[in-house]
Amino acid sequence: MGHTDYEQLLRGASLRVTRPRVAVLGAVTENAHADTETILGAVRERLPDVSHQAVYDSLAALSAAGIVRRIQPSGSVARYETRVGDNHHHVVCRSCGAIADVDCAVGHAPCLTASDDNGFTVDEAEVIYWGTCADCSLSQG
Amino acid sequence: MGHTDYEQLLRGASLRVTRPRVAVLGAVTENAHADTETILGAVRERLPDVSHQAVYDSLAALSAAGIVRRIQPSGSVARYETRVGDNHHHVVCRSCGAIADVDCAVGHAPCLTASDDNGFTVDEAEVIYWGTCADCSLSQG
DNA sequence: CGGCGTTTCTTGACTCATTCAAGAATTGGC
DNA sequence: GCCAATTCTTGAATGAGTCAAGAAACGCCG
Repeated sequence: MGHTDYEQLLRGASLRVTRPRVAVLGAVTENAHADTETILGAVRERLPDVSHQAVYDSLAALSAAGIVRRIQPSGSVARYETRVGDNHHHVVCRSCGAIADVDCAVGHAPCLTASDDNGFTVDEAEVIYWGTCADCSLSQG
Repeated sequence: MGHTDYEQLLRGASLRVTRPRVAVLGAVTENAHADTETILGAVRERLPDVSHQAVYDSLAALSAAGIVRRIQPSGSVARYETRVGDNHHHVVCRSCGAIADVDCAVGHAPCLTASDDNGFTVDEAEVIYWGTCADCSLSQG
């Protein structure tokens, strides 16, 4: 993806096209599941003087627009990804915090319907699989 | 549940029975989905001088032993519950943060098996349903 | 192209849940 | 009851994230 693609994504969401936002969008695309600090570092390779606040603001704007998804497993800081709208989920390593994508477990998004919604209007189901990644399994026996 | 029940729960998990732990276990039982500060408040009704650190330590010990479950939806502080081992999930209100229990969506824990585990050894699937609670739906039209 | 209102960015201070550390008290086995 | 190990108290520190005020950038409109 080039700059123009990111620009169009932003314009399509009625967001102003600013250099920090384009850079943040690029950084999230190239660093799936990265935390804010990693994204800040990646953004500063292109725009050395962006403030951390601009990155926080951009991530918030992009998340609100649905262009990026924010995930935050227990015990982790916020992480971001650009793969949105396909109902995929995540496996998280309890040991090192590594995250990988998994497609919906049982085919046709069955988890989207709660059996009893307690009066809530549910619009999304988020599934987090907890376990141990291959590396940690090896190093721990 | 009385003190002796909590004591037996603790002993059964090979945990020392201390007054803070018994009080924390009682507070979590009586305040499902409460955050740490609420639990601290509830504990201090019985033990006015417990330190916040004792509550943090107790919650960590109880969580590690599997007696309480820690949950932390994005954007929320840590919350705790004693309903464990029955594979239930949660609905979270995007507006006010309210949490309610939901039983597993499709009967026999289908969400527990990821379609592709990326080399991870998965031991638990956590489902969070996001939406709007009844109160917030009303007040927002 | 140039002005203008609005949005966004910079700078820097601040919040607050959670963790860390050192020493005192408690627990439970003997 | 005594002792070693664990847990609690006290108080400071950490760090992701937020708040606020003024400067800069965006993009609409003429």
